[in-house]
Amino acid sequence: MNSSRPVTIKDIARRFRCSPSTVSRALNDHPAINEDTRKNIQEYAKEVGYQRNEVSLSLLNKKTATLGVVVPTIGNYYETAVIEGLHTILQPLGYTLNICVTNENYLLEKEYLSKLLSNRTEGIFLSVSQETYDAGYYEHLESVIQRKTPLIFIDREYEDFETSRATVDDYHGAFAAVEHLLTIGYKNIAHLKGPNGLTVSEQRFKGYRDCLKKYDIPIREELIINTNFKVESAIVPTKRLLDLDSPPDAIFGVNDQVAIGAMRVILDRGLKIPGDVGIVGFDNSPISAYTYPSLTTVHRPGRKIGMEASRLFLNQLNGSGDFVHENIVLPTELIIRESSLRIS
Amino acid sequence: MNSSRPVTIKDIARRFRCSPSTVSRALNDHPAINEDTRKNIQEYAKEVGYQRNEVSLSLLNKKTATLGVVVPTIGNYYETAVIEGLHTILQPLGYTLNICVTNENYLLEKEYLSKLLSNRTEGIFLSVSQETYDAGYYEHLESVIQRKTPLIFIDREYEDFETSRATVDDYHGAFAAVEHLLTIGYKNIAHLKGPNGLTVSEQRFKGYRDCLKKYDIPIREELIINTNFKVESAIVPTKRLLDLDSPPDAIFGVNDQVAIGAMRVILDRGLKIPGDVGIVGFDNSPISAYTYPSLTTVHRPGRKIGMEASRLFLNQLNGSGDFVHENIVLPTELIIRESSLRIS
DNA sequence: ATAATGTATGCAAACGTTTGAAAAAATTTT
DNA sequence: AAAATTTTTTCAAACGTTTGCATACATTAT
Repeated sequence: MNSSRPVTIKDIARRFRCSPSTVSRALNDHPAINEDTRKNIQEYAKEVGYQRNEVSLSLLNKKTATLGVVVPTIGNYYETAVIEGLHTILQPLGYTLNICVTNENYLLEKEYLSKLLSNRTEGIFLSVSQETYDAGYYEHLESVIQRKTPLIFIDREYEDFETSRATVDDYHGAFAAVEHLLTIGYKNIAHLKGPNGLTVSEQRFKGYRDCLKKYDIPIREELIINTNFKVESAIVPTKRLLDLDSPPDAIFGVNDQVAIGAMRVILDRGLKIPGDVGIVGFDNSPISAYTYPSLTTVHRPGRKIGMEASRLFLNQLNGSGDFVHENIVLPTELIIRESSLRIS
Repeated sequence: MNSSRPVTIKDIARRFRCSPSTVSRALNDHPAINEDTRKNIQEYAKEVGYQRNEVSLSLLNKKTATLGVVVPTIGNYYETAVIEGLHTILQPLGYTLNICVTNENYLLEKEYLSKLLSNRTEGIFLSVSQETYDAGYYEHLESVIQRKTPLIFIDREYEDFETSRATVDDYHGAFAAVEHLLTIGYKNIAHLKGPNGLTVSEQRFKGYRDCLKKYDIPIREELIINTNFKVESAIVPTKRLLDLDSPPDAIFGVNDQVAIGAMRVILDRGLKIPGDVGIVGFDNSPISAYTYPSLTTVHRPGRKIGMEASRLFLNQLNGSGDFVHENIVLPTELIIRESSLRIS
């Protein structure tokens, strides 16, 4: 046998020949307890390493002080920043964050949600997986809604689903990025797009497209290629772009990773950045300031998103009557660095 | 009021004018239950969205199927890889991972451990925080030991503390990195060291030092400068190195981040990599293959560490009699790329 | 001494579920 | 029709803790 049974309140009661209630009260500094009794019990409890069984308390109080954070991945800077933001607000309030990584997998997401509900999690922060989004599934959310567990969407949202959301203004971020390239003098701007269907991908793509429209630049389909957000996934697409008869003179990457991948390919071809090709990324990940050349990017306030999402949760928790659905959209900020500064 | 009371087994029992036991058995497909009863109850349960309260079960069975993962940060590729590895093995076994980020803070680490124990977590994976390590604290681990909760150390270890560990062979990884630089022809190798006191920092430093010794190269104190693992923290130290009367012709960074920071400073000075200065990092983070020039680095098998740590946990769990303490040390692999290939 | 007060402790129920043993109901065998 | 057997259901306890109410004891005022 392995684990020794933890000391319980009953054990202590037996030792002092008193009732569990007395022990409980003594440990919680209840006023109606004799000073000596209290001291003795507390001392003994400390000595034997008594630790209150929170599971039983959860059952009794129907409170678990646990929140679920369901995200597709934690591999990127952004997600960890969001988690940090959630943590900053919620940890001091006594909440434990249960972080679940779905790997963009619908079934896993479903299982996690079900598990979180079974464990009586008091709130769920959800960034839906790609599979979920692609397929338009939402049945697995029904039970969350039915149970009236506060549900906060982070970034990836369902178009027609009534819940609170904290998202970044990807559209205007992308718009600003492309506009920046245009005003610097770049004319043929390609876009390394994110996976189809995801809000972040589509919003950034829309920003790209609308900006070109605004400046009366025709959209060339061959300049828009998909990636999966990862560095490697930018390699082949970028080569394809450079091999075009009329290659782009600038690339807007859906995130810093693909932008960095693109830069690598471009430099390998002996082209100059930003001289021959201008590059802009998205995220403002720590590394982006130290690549060579440093990367112009769009700052995405992950920490703030986490903090705002926490606020939304707390609002819903305290919200009297029906749910209050809020939709927070945080602005981005264009960070101009070397990769887009063509010195003419 | 907000959350509607979840449906319980008692509610269903009342509805069918039977006892809770019958409902429980019906839901669990117990053989001694009438087929019709079973079907009716299961249907109704589904209809009203019944979900078993796992909290009560945890209390009853003294099993929570929850494991704690306590790490200083999740900002780097490596940690997320470890978590992925743990996840790969443990999720299919029904375990939920409770990921706790200490931000290198002792107090937070202590609080998390205490909370995990209170919540009757069945095992803890711990990478101790820098503060904890610096101060040599270990009292907060006593209660974990006392409770005989399986405790697995990840990477950062206490020298004299009897538990299972899964670590990477930092020493030989560093040794190989430096040896590689030496055999290529670099003579003055600097080291951007990690924070003092941490096992990873010290082991890599030792590898660096011992390799120089082996090749009879005197250690120059001024070539060893501390960083905190982050890109930014490499900037000033690298400048300092380059400003020396006799600057190094190669730099071994404690991780990829600082190596990338160093590269940036070097390139800014108009020096060539690897021509003037050779660079080696540590981690083999995804980005390291796509920097310009690409970074020679030491592969650190994070995923494997997570999987091995899971195995250690499972061993301890099934271990008959006393604890089985195992010490797994995984080998690293030198990944040679452009940043160290001096073409003479 | 008795009543009135104050202080300290115990009882029992509750949270939601499972499970061995007992009881009840239905079926089969004599 | 009674007995034996099988099938189905209920009872009660357990997990660890808290808390309103009752009770016991000690102290003070009458």
